[in-house]
Amino acid sequence: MSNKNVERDQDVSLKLFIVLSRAFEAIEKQIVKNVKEYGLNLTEFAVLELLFHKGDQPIQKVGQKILLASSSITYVIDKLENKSYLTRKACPTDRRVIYASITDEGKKLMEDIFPKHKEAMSKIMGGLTTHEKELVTEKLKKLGLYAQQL
Amino acid sequence: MSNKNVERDQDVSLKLFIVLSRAFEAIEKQIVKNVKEYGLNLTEFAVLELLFHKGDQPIQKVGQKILLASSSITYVIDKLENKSYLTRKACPTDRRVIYASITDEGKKLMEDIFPKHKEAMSKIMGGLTTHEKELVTEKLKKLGLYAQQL
DNA sequence: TATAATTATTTCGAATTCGAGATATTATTA
DNA sequence: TAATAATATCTCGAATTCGAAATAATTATA
Repeated sequence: MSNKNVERDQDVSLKLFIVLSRAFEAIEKQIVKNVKEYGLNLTEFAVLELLFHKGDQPIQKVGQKILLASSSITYVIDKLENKSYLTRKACPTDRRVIYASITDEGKKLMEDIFPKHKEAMSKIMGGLTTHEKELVTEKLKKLGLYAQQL
Repeated sequence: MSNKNVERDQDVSLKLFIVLSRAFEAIEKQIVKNVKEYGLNLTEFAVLELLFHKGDQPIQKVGQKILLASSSITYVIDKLENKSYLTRKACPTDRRVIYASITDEGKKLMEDIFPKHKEAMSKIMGGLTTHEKELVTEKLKKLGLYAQQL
């Protein structure tokens, strides 16, 4: 790449990061507002959604999928347990492992929230057409995977 | 839109949010790692960068541009002041206002960091071509502005 | 098999952010 | 002009996240 093109790519990259941050924060803020009405924060919602759709998970798996440090998961799981939306279940084959399991109450909540969440998501992302979203998703996947591998 | 298309757009939107989050977090993590080597976190870096490139700013303006609550800015400005990278300067015309002003030491730091930051940014975003970045930037801008307006 | 290394979860303290409210100042309006 | 509203900054306490280290259990190795 020529010097000029290197510089241009740097400027474009800086700008992309700003715009990416802003877009993410704007969307996140809307979603936070929505789930807050159900007394949940985004992390709690993500954990419940995972258990709701994927079934019981070892606590550590939850952390991996939600992208949270192990100490933070303990905290979130505690909170959801206090709210009676999940229970801890011992693993019969490996006594180190504890499963997080969504309760009936938790399921009921998600059956209520999730469809609304999907609708809200569509509205929040109304700035792009379905096709544009697919295009951006594909590019962002490349971008994210590359950055992750560094 | 048909029912089928509504559902498809919802699914695409959900997926886009996941991918957007992951990309943002992966990139952010790399940048955090870089600026950490200079003893800064991302917020502190953002504040210094703003003052470095745009000159003195009222504290409240800093918060607006960095997207931070007023109570949080006070905290960050305090930290940067303790590190001698900026000083507070009273506004002569409005005694409510306090300017944040980067020090010579702060400028020296940014003259060192910023070019490296630009290079790093290009590398971190190496998963896309310059042209793809521009395309994604344009779409994300639409996406973010729309979400912000809700 | 005993020892060492790995894995899962938790505890603890620190860092960062927020929202609500306090204070001081300036701008508006009745 | 006096009272009211708006603006800028800061203080405080709470929530969330992290990293390091503790504990317990399992797996690998010598």
